[in-house]
Amino acid sequence: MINAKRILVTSALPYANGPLHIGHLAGAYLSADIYVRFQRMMGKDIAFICGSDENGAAITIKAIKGNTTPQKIVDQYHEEFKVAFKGIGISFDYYHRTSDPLHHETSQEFFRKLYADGKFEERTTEQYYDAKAEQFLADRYIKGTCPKCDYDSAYGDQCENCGSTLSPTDLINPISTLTGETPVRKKTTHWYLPLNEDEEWLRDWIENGVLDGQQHHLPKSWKNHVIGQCKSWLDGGLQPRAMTRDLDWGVDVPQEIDGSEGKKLYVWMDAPIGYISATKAWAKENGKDWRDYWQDEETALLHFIGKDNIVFHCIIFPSILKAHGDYILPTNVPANQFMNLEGDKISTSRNWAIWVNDYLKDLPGREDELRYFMIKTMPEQKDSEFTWSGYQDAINNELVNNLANYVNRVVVLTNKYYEGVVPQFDENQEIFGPIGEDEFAFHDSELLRLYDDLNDVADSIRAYEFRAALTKLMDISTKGNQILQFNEPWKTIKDDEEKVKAVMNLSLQYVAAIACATHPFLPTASEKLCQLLNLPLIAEDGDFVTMMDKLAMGEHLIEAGHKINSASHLFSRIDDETIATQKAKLVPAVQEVENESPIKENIIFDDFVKIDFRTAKVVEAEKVPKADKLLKLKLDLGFEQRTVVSGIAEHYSPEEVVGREVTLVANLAPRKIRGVESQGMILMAESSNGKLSFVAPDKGWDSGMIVR
RNA sequence: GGCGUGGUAGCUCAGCUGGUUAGAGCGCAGCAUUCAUAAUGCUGAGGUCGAGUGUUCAAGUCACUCUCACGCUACCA
Repeated sequence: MINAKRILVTSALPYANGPLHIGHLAGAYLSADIYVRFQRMMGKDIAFICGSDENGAAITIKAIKGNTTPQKIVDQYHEEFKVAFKGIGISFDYYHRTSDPLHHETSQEFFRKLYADGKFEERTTEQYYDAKAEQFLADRYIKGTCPKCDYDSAYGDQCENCGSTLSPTDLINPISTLTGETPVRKKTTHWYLPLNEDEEWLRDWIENGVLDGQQHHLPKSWKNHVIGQCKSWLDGGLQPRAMTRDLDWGVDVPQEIDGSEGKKLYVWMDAPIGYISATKAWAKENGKDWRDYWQDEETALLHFIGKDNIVFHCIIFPSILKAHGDYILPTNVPANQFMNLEGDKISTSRNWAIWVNDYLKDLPGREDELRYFMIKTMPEQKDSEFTWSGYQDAINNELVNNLANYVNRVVVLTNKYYEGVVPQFDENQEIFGPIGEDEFAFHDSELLRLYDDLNDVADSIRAYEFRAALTKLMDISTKGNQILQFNEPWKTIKDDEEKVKAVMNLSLQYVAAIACATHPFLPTASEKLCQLLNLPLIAEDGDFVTMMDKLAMGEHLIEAGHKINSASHLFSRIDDETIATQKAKLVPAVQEVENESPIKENIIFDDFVKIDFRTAKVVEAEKVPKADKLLKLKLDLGFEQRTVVSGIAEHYSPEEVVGREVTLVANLAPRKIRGVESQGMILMAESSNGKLSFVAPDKGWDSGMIVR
C-alpha cells in the first residue's frame, strides 16, 4: 500500500503509572509526529491517534501503595501526559484514554464479536477463590498438604518436599497465603485466542508481505530488527493466549457471557483497541467515519512503537484484528530501539531519566532544541545515547552556528541592502552555486537543485529515516551558507549590484524553503521563520506540495517586492552552566527508601522458630550450565557440607564467592533446580534496582552457628 | 542456555542486492573571510570496518566459529 488513500498513525499508548521521559519520545512519539506533520503538508488524509493506557494490575498496586485510588492515579498521569505532549509539540489529532466509557464499549464490542464467531477457545478450570480477598488465587498463593508425601506446606504448583508437580486442587486443606482463609473452589472461565492457528498466514504476511494471497506491503520497507523479532517468535511456535484475566481494574468482560463475573479483558484485548476507540472519538468530533480508517483496504495503518512492543503489534494485535475479520492490518510498524542516557539505561524507578515536563519547565522555549537532538540521535537501527554535552554541541554548532546564523545573515543583508524588500533581479545573471567558483550557475538552475534536495528530505521521511532526513535538511542550510560565501555579496555590492540582487533573491528562496521544510521537525522554529519572512504560517494543509509545485514550475517561494521583517535570532546558545545544572539533576539511584513491597502479614513466634538459619562458608562454586543466573555452591556448615543452587550468577562470579560467609536457611525442603538438588537457600538482600548483597556474619565466624 | 538486533575514524553515526584509493557531522590542525549569534567557507590528519577461518577474480558487505553490548525468553525456594 504505497499510495494509500488515507493514513492512520498510532503511537504506543503510554502507561499511566509514571511520568513521560525522553525515552518515550525517542521510541514512539517524535518519529510519528514528524511523519504525520509531513504527510499533512503533503496534503494527505491522515489521522494521528493516541491515548493513555489506564488499565491493569500495576495501577491497582500503585494505588494501594500510595494509599489512593486507581482513578486518581490515572487522572493525574493523563493530565501530565497531555501537558508533556503539547509542550513538546506532538500533534495528535486525538488523545484519548482507556478509562473512557467509549473505550469500554468498543473493546467489549470487539470481544463480543470474536466470542459470537467462535474465535475463542474457552477453557474452564476450577480454581481456588479467596472470598475474603474477593479474588481468584494464583497457584503460588495457595498452600496445603501434599497428597503424596503429606508435607504440610506444599505450594499450589509444586511440593517442595517430594518435588511432585501439583495442581492446586490436589492439595489437602488448602489455605490462601493472602488472608489465611480457606479458599473455596470456584469455576473460572477464560477465553483464549488460538494464535498457534495463525502461524501460517502471519509468516506469509511478515516475511513476504502477502496477506490473503495479495501483496499487502513490501517486506523490505520494514526494519530488520522488527522482522527478525517476529520471525524469532514464529519459529518458536505460538501458543494460545488468554484474552481475559481475573483482575479488578479494567474493562469488564461483557456481562451476558457466561462466567464473565469478575473478569476483565486482558491487556491484549484492551490497550491496542484503545487505538480504535480513540479513532472513534476523533471521528465523532470531526465529522468523519472511523470505519474509513480501520476497515478500508485503501487505508495505510502505521504503528509507531518502541522495540519492547514489537511482538504485541506485529503478531498478537494483527491476529486479533484478523479474527474479527473487518479490520485492516498495519502496513508498517516502524519500531525504534532504546535511547540510553549518559551511559546508562533510562529507568523510571532509579530516577535516571530526563522527564519531559521537567525539561519544559527548566528550559522554557527550547522544545525544538530537544526535538532536534532527539531526532539527530533517534535509535532507529540500534540503541542510541543522549548526553547533555552532545545536546549542547548539537544545538550550538548546528542549530545556532549553521542554521540560525545562516537565516540571520540573509535577513540582515536583505534589510541592509534593500530595506527588507526581496530584490528584483535579472534571470541571466551568472552567480556561484554551492559547488563554488569552478561552476557557474543561475538563479533558476539553483532552484532546481533546491527542489532535488527537498525531494531527498521528503524521501527519507517517507522511508521512516528521520535522522537522515534531518541531516539532509541541515545540508540545505550549509549549501545556503556556501552560496553566500562564494558570492561574497558584502564585497560584490561595491562593484556588481546586479549579481548581489540575484544572490540575495536566491538566498531568500532558500530561507523560505527552510521555513517550510523544518516544520515537521522543528515546528516552533518554522513558525518563527515564517514570521521573520512575513509569510503565512505553515497550515499543515498541503504546504509542502505547494512549495514543490512552485519550484518545479520555476516560480518563486517568496516574490520580489515582498517585504520581510527585521532580524531576530532563531536559536540562542546553551551555556555550560545550564548544562552543568541539568547534569547535576541526574542523581544515580539515590533511591528514597520507599517500601516497594509492603511488609508481609504478621507471623507468630512459633512460625519464626521453625526456620533454621545457619552460618556457612562457600567452599566451591561453579556456574550451572544452560542457566544465566544460577550458581551451584558447596557450603561448609562445619559439621556437614551441602549443595545449594542460588540465583546470583549475574552479580557474583564463582571465584568471588568462594570463601564468602553466608547465611543459610538450612531446613528448607530440598528442590531440584536445573537438574541439581538444592539443599537450602542463601539469604540475599535485594535492592530495588535488583542488586544483590550477601547477608552474612562478621568475618571470621565459625560455620554452622545458629542465627536468630 | 535458546532466539533476535547491533559492534565501522577520538565522539555520534551512514554504508542498498559483494566490485575502483571505506563515508558524513562534531572534535582536532592549517588556510581564507567578516554580512552574521567569534558565526561561515576551503584543505588536511585520523580507521588492520569486534576477533578468527572460509567461499569468491573480488568481502565492511556472504557462510561458519568465537567475543562484547542491548532486547525477548528459560532458570533465580
